[in-house]
Amino acid sequence: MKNRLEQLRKERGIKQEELAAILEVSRQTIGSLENGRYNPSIVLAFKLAKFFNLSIEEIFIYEEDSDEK
Amino acid sequence: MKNRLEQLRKERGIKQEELAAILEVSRQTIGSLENGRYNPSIVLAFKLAKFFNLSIEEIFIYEEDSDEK
DNA sequence: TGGATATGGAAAGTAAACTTTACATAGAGG
DNA sequence: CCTCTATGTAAAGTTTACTTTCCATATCCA
Repeated sequence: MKNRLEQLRKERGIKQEELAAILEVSRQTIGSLENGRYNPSIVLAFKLAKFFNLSIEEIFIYEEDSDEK
Repeated sequence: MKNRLEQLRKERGIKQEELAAILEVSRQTIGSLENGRYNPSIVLAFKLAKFFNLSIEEIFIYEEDSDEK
């Protein structure tokens, strides 16, 4: 699962810490998502989509059979 | 978070067990999602969306401030 | 009445998302 | 050079998604 979070966040000109505060998660969670250490929960994916005014599919790119859960 | 899984599955005329096999999860996972016991991972949400040929947003309804994670 | 099928759901365990704390590094500007 | 800010990342702990096993119930049909 890839995502465009770092790019989108930088386009908005905000820090990881600010985005984290808005979404009510930790800065480390944002950093971990941007760097692909894990996938977001579906609830966090919805929050991110709402914040960036995009669909989940426009932010997260699901790659078939990159056999992750 | 609400979803239309039971309705969509029944429209397709398949059993929980069959859907589970296709998505490579357990029958209990499908049952638990249909009955709202927990939310899917984003990967499973993508698999379901692909199977039903819908967007995640068309299957799962995110309700703001129903303070779940 | 009986067995077979489909679903609900609980219990206990594993895996993955997320938190808090902590430290390290790189760049900007004094 | 020093310090401040933004980010990377790791370790340990909690919560939640998911598994396997098990039992209960309802319906269907021979």
